[in-house]
Amino acid sequence: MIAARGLAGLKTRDLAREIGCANGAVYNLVTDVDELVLRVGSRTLLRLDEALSAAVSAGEPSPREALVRIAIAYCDFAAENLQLWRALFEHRMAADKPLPDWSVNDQMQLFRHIYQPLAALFPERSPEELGITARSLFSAVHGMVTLGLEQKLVAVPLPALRKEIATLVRAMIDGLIAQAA
Amino acid sequence: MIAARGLAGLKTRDLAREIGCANGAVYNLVTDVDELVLRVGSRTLLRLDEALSAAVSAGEPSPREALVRIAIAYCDFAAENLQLWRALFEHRMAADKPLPDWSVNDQMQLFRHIYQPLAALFPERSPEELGITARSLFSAVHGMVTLGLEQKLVAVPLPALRKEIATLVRAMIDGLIAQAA
DNA sequence: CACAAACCTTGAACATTGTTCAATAAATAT
DNA sequence: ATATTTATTGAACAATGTTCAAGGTTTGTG
Repeated sequence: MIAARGLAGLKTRDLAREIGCANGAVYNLVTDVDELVLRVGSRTLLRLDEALSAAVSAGEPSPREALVRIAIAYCDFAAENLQLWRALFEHRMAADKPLPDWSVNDQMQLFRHIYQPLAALFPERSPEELGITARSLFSAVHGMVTLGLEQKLVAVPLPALRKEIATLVRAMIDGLIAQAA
Repeated sequence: MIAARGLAGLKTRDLAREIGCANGAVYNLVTDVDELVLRVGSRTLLRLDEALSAAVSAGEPSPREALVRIAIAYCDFAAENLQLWRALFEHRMAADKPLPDWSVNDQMQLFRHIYQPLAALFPERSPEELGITARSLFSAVHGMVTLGLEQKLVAVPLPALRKEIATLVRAMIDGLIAQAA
């Protein structure tokens, strides 16, 4: 239902009707809609993880091109799973209810893909530094995808967005290498 | 109320109590909560615009350093106006209700700040190309700020975030210049 | 099989919220 | 002073997440 109608289109009554039970029965499967959304998010993250892995599995891309491929794969995944991907970031827990551990853990796994090529490019950096750089790179690409797929402003055609992402990822890497030298 | 309790903490009844009227009277000032949020967003964008202008007004920074200053100013503004800034991006209209023109117009103004230094750095690029690059740069920085200020994952200390942003903005610019050469 | 304990399902009920609207009051024009 | 327009009120409505007592179903045990 999130995939079809977006996070805001997920209603417990509709959901109950669709799976054929009373609305109250939903709460036997899940304590909350919060939990429901996080469980869906968990699956989405798993599929995203696979998509990113697949992106670098063909051929032997250089670290630089591996990072470009990962970024493009992230963009493509978001475009192809727009509502599910958005749900990952749109969803907010109530301020007093923290994220469960398993959900936090899910999210951490993503940086792994970026970390490896980065480590190859910057062998002199410490794991902490690499972690920070990985998060920065991810965040930058995430921002481009987020605003690029947003219909709110101008609709960017997907091929143009992919090209822009590739350009900027290469620029970031080249710039970081130049700074390190 | 958005500033104090976040977008999700804005309730028409609380608002009516606070301004001293019946809950129905809110709809004499505004047709919707949507409109209310957009009007607040308009003010926020105006203040953000001022903050970005102020960032480059002191001294005569090079285009490269102007872009760094703008990015840092964006980060600082978001940190200091966290809830109001988040409301700009968290808010979604219903799918069938498009944004009013004045609101769309508001958002376009932001790229102006980035456009000027970029034009100085890349005089051979067309206005369209510059517009695209400006949006890419903005999106990348926006992503870093968004995920950096999110408490969801690891809390990043603000000084570290500022430093990371400066590093990556310089890297992006240097990388883009190297590509152009 | 008989019985009990655990579990599941149901649908009504509740609380919260955005929104509308008929009634009423206030302001303004004539 | 009176009529007309405008603003305000607070009750009512609809949508929605959540709870819960009542009743049904499954499962374990002698």
